[in-house]
Amino acid sequence: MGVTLKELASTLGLSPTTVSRALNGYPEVNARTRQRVQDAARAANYHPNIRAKSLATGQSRAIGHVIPISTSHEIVNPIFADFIAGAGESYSRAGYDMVLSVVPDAEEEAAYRNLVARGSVDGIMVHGPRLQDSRIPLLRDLGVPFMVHGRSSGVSAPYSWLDINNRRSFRRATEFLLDLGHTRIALVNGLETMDFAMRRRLGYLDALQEAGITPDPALMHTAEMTEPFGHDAGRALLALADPPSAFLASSMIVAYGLRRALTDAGLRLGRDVSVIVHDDDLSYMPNGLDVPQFTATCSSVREAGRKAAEMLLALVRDPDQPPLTLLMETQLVLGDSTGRNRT
Amino acid sequence: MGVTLKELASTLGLSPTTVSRALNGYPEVNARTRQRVQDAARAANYHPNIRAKSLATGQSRAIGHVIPISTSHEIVNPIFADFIAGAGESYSRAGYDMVLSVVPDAEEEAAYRNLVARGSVDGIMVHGPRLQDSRIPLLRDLGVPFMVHGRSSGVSAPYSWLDINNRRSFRRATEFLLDLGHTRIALVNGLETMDFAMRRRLGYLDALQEAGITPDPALMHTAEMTEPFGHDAGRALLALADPPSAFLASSMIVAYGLRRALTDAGLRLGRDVSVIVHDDDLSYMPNGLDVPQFTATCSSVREAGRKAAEMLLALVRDPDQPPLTLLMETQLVLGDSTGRNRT
DNA sequence: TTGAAAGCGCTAACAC
DNA sequence: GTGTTAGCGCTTTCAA
Repeated sequence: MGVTLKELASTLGLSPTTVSRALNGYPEVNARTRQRVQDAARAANYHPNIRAKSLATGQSRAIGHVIPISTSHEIVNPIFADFIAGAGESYSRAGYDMVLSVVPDAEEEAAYRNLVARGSVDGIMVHGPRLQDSRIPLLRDLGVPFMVHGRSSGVSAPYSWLDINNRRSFRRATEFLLDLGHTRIALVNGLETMDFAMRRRLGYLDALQEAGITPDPALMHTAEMTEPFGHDAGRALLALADPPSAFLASSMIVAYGLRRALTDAGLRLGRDVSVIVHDDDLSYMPNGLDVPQFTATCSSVREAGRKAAEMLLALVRDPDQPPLTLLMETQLVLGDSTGRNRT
Repeated sequence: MGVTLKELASTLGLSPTTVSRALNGYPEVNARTRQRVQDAARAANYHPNIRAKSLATGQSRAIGHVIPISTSHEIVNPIFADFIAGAGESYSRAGYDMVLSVVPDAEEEAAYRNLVARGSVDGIMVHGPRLQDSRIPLLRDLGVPFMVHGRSSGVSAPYSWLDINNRRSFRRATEFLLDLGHTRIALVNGLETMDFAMRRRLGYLDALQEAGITPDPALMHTAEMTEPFGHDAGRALLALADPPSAFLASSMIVAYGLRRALTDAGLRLGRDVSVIVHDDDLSYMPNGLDVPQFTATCSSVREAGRKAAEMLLALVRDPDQPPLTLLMETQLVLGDSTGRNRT
């Protein structure tokens, strides 16, 4: 623990009040006094004790992120990590701390209640919304500013969110494949209890419907997004009597597995079959498929994290404003092994 | 903000002190009084304000994790996420918060200083140690309990760490390949500015040396661990006049790329070439390579996170004890597409 | 422009 | 066993 305000004040022969005011930019301080105080603070390596400050102001200057982990699988969604990295940047720029609560799904509600009741945070970011997510009404009841990364279909009352336009992204991707002449298009999707996956399927169905194609349930696979899942789905799809000629993959890692199934079957991407990958982060894309021709829709999760954090901070500063929302569009990328073009 | 101690006390007709004592398990409280207090607390949904508590006790009951991000690439090492998930479990079990500081490499030192000076945390976890990592002496100077996930070669004074036995893991894997009769063994390693990657190379070299084989620099590739890197390295290695017959991959994602290069070249894993993968997390392994025969060394990062957090908490509770260290051994897994056996 | 005093919600001597 | 008092480090009236 370093030097305190009081010590700093007595060193300077000033009152704690004046020092506080000088340091916090209150206008009524003599310019020379302020300068003197600032210099002394720097020299003494003074940092205000954040908890004392919080206690006095009633604000914690911290934002809570609760990330649910299932006990069934050990892997944390890498998307969380990138999003949190982006959010963290915004927080530290604004002088806020980020407190992370990692909890088993079962204890999630208690985690939110705790965070709020103990006054640990001024606002909360909600991750991985499911359909009709119960956390949204809960947080509203608790009266704490919050922001959802994604959306929850079935929640009617307005709330603040930032989402990627998953539906549009998958609609466009499907349309693209339809334009290439494909009629049997497979969807290798994430877990459809998650809101984002459900929206992706809707986008896919939108495009099919518009083209007058009846969706075939056999062409739609859904599971947690892993390489093995991509592979298994690919195999199963190729084993169909009437296999698809085009594939839509819900993440890069799934696409890796899918590609394996396709190439193992002797198919060449971009010639025998077409593949479009969607990934939430552009960074996963470069040369990712490394074939003469592939297509991808993507966005930057880190950027999303930054933006979402800024919106949440705005909410924290003025809790009475109406909900903030932002729908981010994805980019459609046409890539080859040497570089890529965007459309 | 909920009900306060004072309010709760006056409701009960007791002094705040008694209520505090009852709730915090002090022995000198009448059993019936305690019961009454506990019931009332539950009924009123009382949660102590953590900042007031911290201020009064001088402890923050929070642990800081600083995760460095480079501005050059957007992807956060997924290992961080799994480790943090494990650590988070231990913290919440112990009633501690986790504060995450995501900072660009350049500002890392300032981040540590801030965390300590502002009294935000009681202890710090250091991620991704590099060779001769300067953070270790810094934290020692700051006098804050800390724990390193990994080790830093070249730091002589003792410090607390938890690490996976990377050297032994890669040594065993190499020996295994040597036993199979391979003499040209490629190493597709992570960035060797990172301590773990350097140790992995040492293990590889250990085994070669013991077998009397002169290491060939052309067989050692090092870069950030991505699928494209695995692919590029694989291609380059196969293009050699005297290509390797066995490969050691430093992570599952690298192995995916490597496998692609190998199969594209018409080689069959487990027959024409042997591949061993090391990954820090077992979870990434199941069916991961999905070939008739492959080998993997792995550990559980989540479990490492749990353990490391517990060790750090022990350090926080008794800062005067000698440094705590733990070297976790990896498991050698022989896998096939249907299941796996461990040795 | 500066200072004195009270208080944020809790804990911890020290009395009773 | 329980209460009184002071204080953690800061902000914020209010007065000067």
